[in-house]
Amino acid sequence: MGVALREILGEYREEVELEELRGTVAVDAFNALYQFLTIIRQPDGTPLMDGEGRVTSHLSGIFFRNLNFLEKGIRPAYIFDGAPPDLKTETVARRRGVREAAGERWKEAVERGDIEEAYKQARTSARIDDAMIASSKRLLDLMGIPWMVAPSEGEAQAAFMARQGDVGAAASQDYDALLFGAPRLLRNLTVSGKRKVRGRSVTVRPERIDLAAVLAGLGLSLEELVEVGILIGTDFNTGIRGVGAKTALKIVRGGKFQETIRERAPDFDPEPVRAFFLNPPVTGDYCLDWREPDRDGVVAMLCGEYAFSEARVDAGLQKIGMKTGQKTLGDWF
DNA sequence: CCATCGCA
DNA sequence: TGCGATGGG
Repeated sequence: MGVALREILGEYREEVELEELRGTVAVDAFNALYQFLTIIRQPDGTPLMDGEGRVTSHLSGIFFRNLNFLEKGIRPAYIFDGAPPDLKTETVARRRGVREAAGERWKEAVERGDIEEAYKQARTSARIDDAMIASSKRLLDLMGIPWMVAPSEGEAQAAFMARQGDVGAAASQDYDALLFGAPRLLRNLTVSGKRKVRGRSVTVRPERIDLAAVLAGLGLSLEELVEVGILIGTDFNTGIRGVGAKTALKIVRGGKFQETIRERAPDFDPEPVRAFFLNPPVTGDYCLDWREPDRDGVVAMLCGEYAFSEARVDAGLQKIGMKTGQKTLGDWF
């Protein structure tokens, strides 16, 4: 779940309206799909499925959320993960274990009729499979939205594209993109509105974090912020037991990063992790090209293959001007 | 997640 | 007119 920097980044989170975000954004595709998949569910945790039992929650999320983006002048590009780095092997295995255990508990909860527990476990058990990734890419193509596969981590590639100035920001729920050097990070872009958190209803709004403001405010260089992350723990290392964001900040500010690692995790070599954040595998070989949606193609896919209602899909497409004589997508670009 | 509907 | 509940696939 990324790096736990929330504690020290709280004051740098600036709430923004979707309407202010006009422009381009590189979206961490895996992160977005995961959010759609965990959120778009029935009360007992069952995701949306077509008649053949294929999960369609992610398609619903991609379709409706992107229509809203386009309507508001936000041009998203989706960045999929490539092969995970070796450093992530442990994290990947641990997550799989957590998912599988939750899948069992989901079944059990449904059997006892414990709806609330079922929902919770269902969300934890959510897994993005190859079919979901393939159908997502196909829908993005039909919607005229560019996507690419990163050499390694999608967040690293998104951060690179933002650094290059090819997109205005990186979008992800995780703070890692900041450690990868994204000058601007947008959170809560693919989750919004009212959500239930532990029984309480909270309103989730998009927020923006400016890397320069973070570094200036904390008095750190990017390299030092990465050290803070390493001490807390990232997807690529376990972190020092008992060290949270605030302690890590103190350690790094005091120039005691190396010393702390030596004393408290003598067997851990932080250098590969540091190098991965500061110089991750990325590519400049991409072309961001937003096109008109292929209306018939979208309808054929969603309604023809996945049993979406044509009335709803049509209504959605008309919102972004797919009716003849109305303003078209091109008018925004 | 989103759109839609019923109700105050 | 705006909010909560509901169904979507």
